[in-house]
Amino acid sequence: VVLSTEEVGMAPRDRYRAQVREEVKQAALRQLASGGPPAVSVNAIARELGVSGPALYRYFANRDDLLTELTLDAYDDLADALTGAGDLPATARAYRAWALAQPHRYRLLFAVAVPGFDAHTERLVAASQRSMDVLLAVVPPGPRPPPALAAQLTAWAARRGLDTTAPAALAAVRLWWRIHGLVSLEIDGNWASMDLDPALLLELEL
Amino acid sequence: VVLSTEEVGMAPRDRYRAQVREEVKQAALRQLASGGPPAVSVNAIARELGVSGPALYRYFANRDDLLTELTLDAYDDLADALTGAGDLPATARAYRAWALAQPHRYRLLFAVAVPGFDAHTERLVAASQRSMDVLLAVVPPGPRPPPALAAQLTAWAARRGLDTTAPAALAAVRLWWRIHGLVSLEIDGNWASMDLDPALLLELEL
DNA sequence: TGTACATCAGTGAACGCGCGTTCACTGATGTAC
DNA sequence: TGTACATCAGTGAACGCGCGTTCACTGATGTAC
Repeated sequence: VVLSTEEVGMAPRDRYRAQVREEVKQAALRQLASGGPPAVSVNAIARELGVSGPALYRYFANRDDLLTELTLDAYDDLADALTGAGDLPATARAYRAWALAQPHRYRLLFAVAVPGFDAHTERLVAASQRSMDVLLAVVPPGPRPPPALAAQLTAWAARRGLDTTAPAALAAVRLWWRIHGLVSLEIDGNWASMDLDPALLLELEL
Repeated sequence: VVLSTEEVGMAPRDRYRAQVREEVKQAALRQLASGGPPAVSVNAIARELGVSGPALYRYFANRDDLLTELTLDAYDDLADALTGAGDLPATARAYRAWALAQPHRYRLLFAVAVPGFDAHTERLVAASQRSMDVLLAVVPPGPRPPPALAAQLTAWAARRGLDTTAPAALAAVRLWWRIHGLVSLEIDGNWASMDLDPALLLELEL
């Protein structure tokens, strides 16, 4: 049995809980991959784990709570994938690679496919920050934005405790939406149906 | 009673069919707007129209068929909204305006939220062409792409019977993904949670 | 070390609900002579 | 213009299925003395 670092200091019962929670999440991710968010079903997960449906309510308050956890994990994982890529092109490629490797998780972060699920609670917005920080770190400042926008950008940076200039913040944000445009269209098969190679398009954008 | 131009020459029964189909689609769109594609339900639509569920099978082969119709209509409607905007900035603004006014339809076109629904059948890909044509018409050619990409771009244009240069095709495609990135993030509330004004971002991109 | 007790994981039954789709059928609308 | 017939819209019952969540309960695991 291999214990993760967090598990070492835990009482046996807490350790068990952590492991079961992990297994539930893994099963949920498999379902997410196979049929999108609507396919993530408490009962189906329980079935997959060989357990009765209500048992899962010991580990997650309800279905939304589980989806929230999956989202938080995905933000963390994306930030990990971006961290340490090095320069801007490598970071951009890492972003695309992460999204392509797990499109269902990417969609969970950046597309509302779950009606009634608020993807922008304080907790979730905070979790998304880390990835933005990586972009900010690798991007060279661009042109100076007009005053109205500059004010919003610096306010945004200040709120997060970063002292970034408006041109740098703008460059990061712009890089983000450009890559997102490219990647999200790729994930949904739009380049494939046009027979264009998205990798070439990305290199061109960089 | 006001008849649409297509309805004038129709036999009464055909006319009735066309009208009911239209009412079904309208109800479906309302549900799409309220809860996304999963909320579009044959039974719920029938209920809304004051009719029994199976009745709708006279008008649509099944649920997927109905969703396909909604998608085709949306492509048409988007192309209409772009046509005649004039220059590039106006077209870009029209694109954003359309997406903001009916985000549920925009998502239907550019995000796979429906598991098991193939958004890239020949019919649907063909329907998406018109919007692309408008972009091609208003965009000035950009830099010349590398040979591999240029070949794909000209092949793509040729397949659609357009004689466009690779630089022009690239410029159109790039414009598309940049606006899509901006707009799709806006629709899903990402700029709002950062307190940035997407209208300013778009003007800056143009 | 042994015993009494508290905590907690998991069960099975139940609630109330919704879904897409088929089928045999009724009744109205249109068509042909 | 009237009659016989074909077409088609819509019904209601049924099939088989799934869902999230609650509740009272059993049995095992851990804790305190």
